[in-house]
Amino acid sequence: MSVNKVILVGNVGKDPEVRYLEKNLAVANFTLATTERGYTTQSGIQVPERTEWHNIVAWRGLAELSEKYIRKGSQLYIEGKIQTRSWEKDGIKRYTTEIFADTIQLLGKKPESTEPLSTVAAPPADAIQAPPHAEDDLPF
Amino acid sequence: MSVNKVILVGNVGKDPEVRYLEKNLAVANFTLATTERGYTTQSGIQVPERTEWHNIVAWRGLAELSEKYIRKGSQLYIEGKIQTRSWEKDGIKRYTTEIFADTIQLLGKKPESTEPLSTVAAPPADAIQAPPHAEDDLPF
Amino acid sequence: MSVNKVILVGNVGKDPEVRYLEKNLAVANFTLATTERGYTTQSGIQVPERTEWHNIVAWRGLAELSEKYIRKGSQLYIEGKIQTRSWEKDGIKRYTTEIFADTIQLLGKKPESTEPLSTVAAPPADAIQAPPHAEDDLPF
Amino acid sequence: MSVNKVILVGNVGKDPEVRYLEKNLAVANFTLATTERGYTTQSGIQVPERTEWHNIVAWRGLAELSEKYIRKGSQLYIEGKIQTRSWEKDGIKRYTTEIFADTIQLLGKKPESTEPLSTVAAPPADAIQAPPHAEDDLPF
DNA sequence: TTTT
DNA sequence: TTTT
Repeated sequence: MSVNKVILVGNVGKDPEVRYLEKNLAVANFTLATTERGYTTQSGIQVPERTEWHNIVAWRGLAELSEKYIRKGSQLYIEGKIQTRSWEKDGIKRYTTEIFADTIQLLGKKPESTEPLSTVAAPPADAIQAPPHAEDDLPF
Repeated sequence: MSVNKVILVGNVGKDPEVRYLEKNLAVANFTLATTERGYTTQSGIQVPERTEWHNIVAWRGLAELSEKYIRKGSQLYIEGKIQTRSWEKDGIKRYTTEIFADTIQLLGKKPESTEPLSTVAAPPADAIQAPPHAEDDLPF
Repeated sequence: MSVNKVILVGNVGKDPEVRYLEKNLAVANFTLATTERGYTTQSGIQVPERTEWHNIVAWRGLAELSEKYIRKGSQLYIEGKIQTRSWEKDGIKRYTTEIFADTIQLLGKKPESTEPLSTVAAPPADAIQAPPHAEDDLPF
Repeated sequence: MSVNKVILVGNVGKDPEVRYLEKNLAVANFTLATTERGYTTQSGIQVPERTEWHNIVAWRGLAELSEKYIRKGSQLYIEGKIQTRSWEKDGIKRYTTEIFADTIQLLGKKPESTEPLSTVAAPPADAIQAPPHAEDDLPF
């Protein structure tokens, strides 16, 4: 009885980092910028442009395709879900919010390859998600 | 050239906290839970249910309506955008990710009031967003 | 390089019609109403409430679950895609636009069954879509 | 208590037609193509690529900006709602489904103008919608 | 902290 | 034809 859906269109901050875990499970991390235009309110206040940086995580097929086709500056459409995880540093609990990608689409220019990336649908939930223990071991 | 959109359906964790800032500017904060069902992978691994808690922020008219109609347990449809802000504690920079609501819909049961909440569209961007300095002063 | 996505929250007009085609392929059809509230413009014009009726089509597992859990009046969240097909009557070509459901969620009241429907994710594209010839034969 | 939302990313079929009605109310019509890639099912059946053509309608500011910046081939992100209207021809009632745009974003190449189009948010509902009688008179 |  |  829940929906947790994110839709982003933005530009990649730098080339994805892709790691291969046990059993060749691929995971890619990169950031995506979305920018809201600035504007002036009716009362004359200037609200400046604002850029939001999203931490994107892509698994398996989407990670492999990120490695091949996504570069710094790429314009992407991403569908995914919000997930916040906690970690400790110096005994202090901290939180990081990430977007787990279900779908990634390269926008703008068409890719050059003969077999172009275009719609990359995630595998079914059962496949895209690492088993719990594997997730615990992720070297984030 | 950007899209930053979140769509959530979930349940409210506790009654909203509503504050009135300068000029009767209302802001509401509450949490919304979205729960993914657990499942068993093909290889027999049990993936447990997982609840994600989202920090929702609603301004002005949406804040006032939150105060009137939203309660712990309410099932809501929310559209909004992701926004991460930083703050310092003990000299350490920390980050909080929030969902700024643009639209809130009460689902399920019909509200009891005579004048029911149903579709609460946010005012235009120019109106819903606090001026930058006001935001800096928010007692989050 | 395309996105065709529909998100609806509304109420079912009447009980779904479910048919079983060859190989027990299930397909469900039902209508979903979304209602925009009326309002008065700044210049004093009354814009009345407006109801839009969407033709929903659900395949396979989603069709079977529609048969079990969806009834006239059910409040649903649906994700899907728009698809228009043409047909002929009296030598005149006509068009019908339908929403092919990828995800259906029952909102509001909890279902009564022991094994409740809640998130019904569609099978992967490869599975949910009838083969072309099968589609040609559908008795719509 | 309803949501009627469409999200499209696709390419414009031909230059928008823009008309100016009474009081300089602008309305633009154009088509947008979304294409699903073909694939082969597990049982070896080839499902061909499929293109869906959407009839887009944009009002007021969005219509004016369509006239200036949108051309045949433009890649767009559109948010809007589904609306079906009926009309008669030869005494036969027919139906047309259209997408009323709330947001249009030009994707890909950045626009050349100094003051670039990028996010074009629709005016509030009260403003974007033609009064009922005006709509009745639309020369569609 | 919700809900199923 | 639903729902508010």
